[in-house]
Amino acid sequence: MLLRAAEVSCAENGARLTERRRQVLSVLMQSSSPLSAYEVLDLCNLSTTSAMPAMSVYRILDFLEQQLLVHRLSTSNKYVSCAHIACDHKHFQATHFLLCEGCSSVEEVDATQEASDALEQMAETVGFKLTTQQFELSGICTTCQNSAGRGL
Amino acid sequence: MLLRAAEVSCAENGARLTERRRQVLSVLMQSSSPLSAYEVLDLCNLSTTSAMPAMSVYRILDFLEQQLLVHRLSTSNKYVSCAHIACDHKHFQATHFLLCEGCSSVEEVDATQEASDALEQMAETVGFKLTTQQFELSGICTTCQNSAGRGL
DNA sequence: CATAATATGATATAAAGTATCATCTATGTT
DNA sequence: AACATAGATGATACTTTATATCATATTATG
Repeated sequence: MLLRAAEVSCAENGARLTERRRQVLSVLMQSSSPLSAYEVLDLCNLSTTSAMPAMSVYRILDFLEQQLLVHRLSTSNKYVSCAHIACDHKHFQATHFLLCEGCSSVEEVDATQEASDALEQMAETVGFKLTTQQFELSGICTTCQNSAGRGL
Repeated sequence: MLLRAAEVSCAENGARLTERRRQVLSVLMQSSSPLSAYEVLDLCNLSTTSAMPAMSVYRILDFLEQQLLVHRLSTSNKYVSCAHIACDHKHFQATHFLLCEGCSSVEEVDATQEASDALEQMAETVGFKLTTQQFELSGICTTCQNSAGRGL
């Protein structure tokens, strides 16, 4: 189970995946599209008796982000669960996100060497040294391309 | 003068660069770093007797963005004036922004063909068709690289 | 000048995010 | 088991960011 893998992953960093954190992560994993902090909050509070304060959600999202279990999309201020919780994928290089304009789904992909090089090169022409890269690219996913073609 | 060029540019689109719009644009052009909407508001209201409401600033920023006189940085929710108001530069391809972590300055650059191709290629491997690209890349600008080296 | 279209003012409110301090809980120590 | 301590959460208040809505003013055009 994914949550179990996340727990192990936390433990390796000397961190704990508490009940609340599990709850937040679970909500994000069940969503097919990115959620705002307050959307996460509302979903959490549906399934619980004791309401969680907004502050906690932000804290927990920060935590999960540090643990690389969750990624924050800075263009929309929303959050998605990492696509690689289960597998032993490492975030070596930059991670990019492909945002579908049709269905709001997100695809997480590793940066290719070519893309990283090209961008670094681009920055270098004006003397800039890049420190981080994470892009959010808008487009249309396969599914939506197909359904659009058939008038759906 | 830059404002004059902006005025012409608006006129070409059948739009008007009114006094208020000029004021907002002027504030942004004078700033060495991106400003939030409310920062723009405060600066505008320093130099005027009649206070402008927040709503107007947002409306005007939207307008200026449509006219490509101003760009919005989605990672920080801030605004910068376009680097190409004076020249007859066209925004053919994607525009990227290099954000200096040292001095908060912003460098606006055109996407290189290599970078665009590499990213498009990357998206294509998972069946994604890109529609737009605009990146905000963090790094260190030339000036800050030099001053850091000398312990400043 | 009348009038329609644009632009701005004014007010209220929603949504997003942070600061701060109190309380609770897991964990290790004696 | 009792205790101390660090880490996590609760509670409250507040700041920042953004939008909705309706009234008023300004400009272009017949």
